[in-house]
Amino acid sequence: MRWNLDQLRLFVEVAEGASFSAAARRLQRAQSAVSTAIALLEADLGLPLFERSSGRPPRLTEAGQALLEEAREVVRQAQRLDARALGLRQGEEVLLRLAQDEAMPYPPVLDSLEALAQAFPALEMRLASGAQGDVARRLLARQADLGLLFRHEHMPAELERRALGSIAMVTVCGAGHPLAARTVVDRRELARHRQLLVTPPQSGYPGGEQVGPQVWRGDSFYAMAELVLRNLGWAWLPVHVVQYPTYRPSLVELRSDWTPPPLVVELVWRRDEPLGPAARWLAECFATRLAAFG
Amino acid sequence: MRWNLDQLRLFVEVAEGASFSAAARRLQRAQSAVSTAIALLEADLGLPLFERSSGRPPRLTEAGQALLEEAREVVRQAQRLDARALGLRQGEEVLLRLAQDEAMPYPPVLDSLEALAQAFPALEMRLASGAQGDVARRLLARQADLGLLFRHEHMPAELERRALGSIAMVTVCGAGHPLAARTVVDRRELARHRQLLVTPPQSGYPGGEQVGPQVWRGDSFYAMAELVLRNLGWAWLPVHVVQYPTYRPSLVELRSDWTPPPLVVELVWRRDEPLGPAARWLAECFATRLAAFG
DNA sequence: CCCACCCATCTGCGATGACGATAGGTAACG
DNA sequence: CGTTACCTATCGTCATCGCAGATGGGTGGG
Repeated sequence: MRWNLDQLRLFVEVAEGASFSAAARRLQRAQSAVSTAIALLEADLGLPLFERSSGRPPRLTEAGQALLEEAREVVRQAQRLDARALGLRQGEEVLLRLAQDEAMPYPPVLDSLEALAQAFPALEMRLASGAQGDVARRLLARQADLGLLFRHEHMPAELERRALGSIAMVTVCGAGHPLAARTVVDRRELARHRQLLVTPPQSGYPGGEQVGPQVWRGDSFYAMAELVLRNLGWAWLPVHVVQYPTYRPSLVELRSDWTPPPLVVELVWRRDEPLGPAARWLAECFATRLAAFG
Repeated sequence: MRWNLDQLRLFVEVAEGASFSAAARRLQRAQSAVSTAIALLEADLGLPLFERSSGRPPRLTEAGQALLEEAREVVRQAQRLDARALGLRQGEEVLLRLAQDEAMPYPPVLDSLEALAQAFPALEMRLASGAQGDVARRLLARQADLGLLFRHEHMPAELERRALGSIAMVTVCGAGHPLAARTVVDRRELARHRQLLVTPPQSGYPGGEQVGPQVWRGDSFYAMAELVLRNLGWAWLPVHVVQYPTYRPSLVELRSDWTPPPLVVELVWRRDEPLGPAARWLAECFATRLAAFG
């Protein structure tokens, strides 16, 4: 195998134009160069690629036809390598590790990842879902490059963040709960029943505060939703959790005079590792889709 | 893109051995050549591929890791091209057009084609099934390269042939036919009932001769089998047709004192176009599988 | 401290491959 | 039937590229 990529490129060009001289003109070479290059390629491969009937445009032989496909593929692959190098040169990531809060709404995230796969086909992805504290922890431990979480107060200083959108909280109880009969409730009524509150170990996380004396606590919106389904109390939950097909028919939305502020979805990353093109692209995608979602 | 296939090969070699000098030794080059080649490749791509910490073996950078995969793929593709050229140089076909008698038993043919696809992945196949005369006609008209048919007397002289195996004929009738009650029949009894005979326009084809005065004729074993199912007569059919799952439960095999000679399966091709490697390989495959089938 | 080993760099040289010119051949046209 | 306008193959010349070998800096082991 003594032949060149250049020879393959010439081969493809000549085959497509059915002319040696035309290929030479297009590729800014002397006609003789094309002629000898093809001749050498044919010698190397041990096969005639073109039928030269003088005066008639050169025609591919049967072997030439078959090898043209192979040559095209080699050239294509070489261009791929170059394109990949260009991307990497511009800081494109090889691997993007995304950590997200497990309660993040799925549709916009999955849509964004699908689009990302199209825009950066060579990018390798690693996904991790975790409870609220996990996302920041993974970023700090350099186990993730990009995080998707709900804004809270205890954000470490090493992390940069950007708000993407917000998700409203609603007050819900189970269909069999005493409050289910009421359409409008005020804070005093809520205080009389058990509250199911999402509270990670540290306070300062979003999701609302304790209202009455009876409170069960948990670290997951989904776990709390399950408890609500069993009429163990009322809860404040993000609207997308309430509207999950699994929960929706059995949950009752209450109109109350007060609900916690909406959850703010934030993108988070290490201040000392600036985002590459893929991460920035993904951020934009998240932003627009979350906006459409909210 | 000024880099070379050679540079890529060096890159892969160096990465696999984690050593410039080792790669130089293996590829019979001077160490300096490897060093400069990699340096030039890095300059072309605009990226460092290796981390050279003096004394420690060179380690791939993250970009190097990613580009190594791309480079491997380019080299692999180039080798594919060369292998293909070698095959074509040895007369390997680009396209193989097989024409077969529609009554040919499927399992051995399909098994052989499956094996062919494995042995010659790049080969393009075109299949055609036809009645008995069609196979030879297609070969003569250069619409097929290889034929699979049952031996008969009117084989054109332009065609070469090779016997692959034989398939026994059996005497059958439908379950509701008067003969179905008999286990053994002789020629005189057969002559008293309608015979369903496979006879293409020209005589001299295999499948038996007319026995009694009442005969229906057709050009397909399958059409005749359908008539037998409807108790319209008895027939001589190849054993593999009789044993088709569709027919088997409703057909009755008769033991008779005489049946036509077995069908001889033959491979046929044009004398003026010698078979290529793929065709010869397929012929061997047919032969062994038909032998196992019979 | 010396030796073995590794990688980068420099220099000289040879093979490779480009160019331009030339030759030969076909098709269209007057 | 010559002329013209193409096309491709071949040849001679020459620059360039990239190899080999030598050199030097560096590291780790005996």
